[in-house]
Amino acid sequence: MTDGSARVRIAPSPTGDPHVGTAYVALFNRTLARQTGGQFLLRIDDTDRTRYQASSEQKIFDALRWLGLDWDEGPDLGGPCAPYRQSERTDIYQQRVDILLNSGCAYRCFCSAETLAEAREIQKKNKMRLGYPGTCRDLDPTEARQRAAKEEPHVIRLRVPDEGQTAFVDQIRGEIRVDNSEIDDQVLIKTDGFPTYHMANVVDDIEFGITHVVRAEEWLISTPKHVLIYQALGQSLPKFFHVPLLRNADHSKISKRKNPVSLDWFREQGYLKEAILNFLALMGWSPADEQEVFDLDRFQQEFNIEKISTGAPVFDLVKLDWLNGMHIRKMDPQALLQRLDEEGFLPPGVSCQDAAPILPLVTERMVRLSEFCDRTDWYFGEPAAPTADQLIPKKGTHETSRMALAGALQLLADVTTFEAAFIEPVLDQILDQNSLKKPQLFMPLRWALTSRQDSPDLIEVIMVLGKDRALDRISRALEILVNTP
RNA sequence: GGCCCCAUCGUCUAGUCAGGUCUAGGACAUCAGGUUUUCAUCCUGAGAACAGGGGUUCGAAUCCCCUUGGGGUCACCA
Repeated sequence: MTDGSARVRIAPSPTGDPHVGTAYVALFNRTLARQTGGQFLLRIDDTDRTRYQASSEQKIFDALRWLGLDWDEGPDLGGPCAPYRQSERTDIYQQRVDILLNSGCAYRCFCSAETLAEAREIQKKNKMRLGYPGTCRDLDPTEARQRAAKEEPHVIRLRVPDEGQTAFVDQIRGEIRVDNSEIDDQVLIKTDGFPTYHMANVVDDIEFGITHVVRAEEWLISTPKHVLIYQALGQSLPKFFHVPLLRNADHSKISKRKNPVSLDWFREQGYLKEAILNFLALMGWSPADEQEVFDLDRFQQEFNIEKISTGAPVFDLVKLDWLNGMHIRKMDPQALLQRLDEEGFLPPGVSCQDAAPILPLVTERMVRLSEFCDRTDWYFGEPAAPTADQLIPKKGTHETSRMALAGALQLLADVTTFEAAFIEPVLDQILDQNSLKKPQLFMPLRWALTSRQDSPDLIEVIMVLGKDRALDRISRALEILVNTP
């Protein structure tokens, strides 16, 4: 499928929180590089100075590293093609655009943004084709150069042929062919001297020796523009792969209005990086053996980028929740403990060692790591006392609960070894002596010990709490019950 | 609106390229059971889809055309 090693890249813009779409595309790019023994580069696309956010870059680095999607060359690592920040490469773009200017493939345009906006309004009103009217297309190059020399504000545009077609092969979708008349004379260099995405992207991909361009489908239709730039620069084309765009539930392009899209959010919610990667991998791809829970290694072994589906996947968190639970349960307890600690989900002041005894009781109940504190608050702290109502189960009465708690208090006091083998018979004995049904004993006890309805296995709760704490809570509950008629 | 892309259960998908093995498979979710002291885990089962219409063919989810629907894009944003 892919001859030789793939040199690939992602080029996120530092304009906000690290986006889940960036991780999605990074996953495929990096995997392709790893599969072929190539390199995965990170380039920062910071040519839009108006939307630039200084803090964003580091957040992108952190989020991708957190996911394990590390890169081989980038702004922070350096590399043979440095610099990797587009704002630091303006002279390189200028050199290339000079070539285009000299060959006549590009020209200077002095129209102001306002003028063009007005023109567009008129086009809209008259239902004409929207686009650059070509005002400066045939300006005398010498005159244009002189005006530019006098620092008259201008942009540089690509001269797109009026006729003919531009075609390229998308490795996922096949040949894409567009009439040149549909393609506007693209701005290559903006008035502020910074390149547009189209220009910077193509020049950098050439300079970096990118062999496979793997990016989201939203770029599919602008690829002919890029092809035209490659051609004008006399360069051969990389292979293009346009992967499907993640969607909101209403099938529109994923957006933060309708979906959580910040990788930071997923991290704060207690999603495992393994689950996120697994989930993202499942968007457009599925393993041959239908075993949907897998790790990055197995994904790398089996993934074939050409097999990505062409449909548009809806980003549905419900399945991610399931995957997260599966990955939590798959983890080694020690590793899970450490992860809980690293991600800041242990209660304040609680160490891995402190949490070790309680962890096995809650792993099968956790969907997100963030639930750990809530599910174990009865163990690490003193929970609010249960009410009498809570101590009386549906199938019980005030009297059955009283007998249950009193029995437990009395018989458990005699148990010297707090282990399952000793506790279980005691519970049976309480049942027998008072002719209680199981729920009539277990539910009051559960509320007494944990102050919640959905606790782990009761015997394990009793063991982990220890004799003193268990008896204290039972007697506290009994008191509440007795004092409430 | 022009252009481009896409179209299998509610959702993610297998099957489409090389038409028959598809009375369309799996997973999530839902529902119903089972295990069970609650919750959860786990197990079993059920319902649930080839957008529509024309072709081509002995035979179409698979190939072709049209329609419909959805999306993307038409910026000195990426």
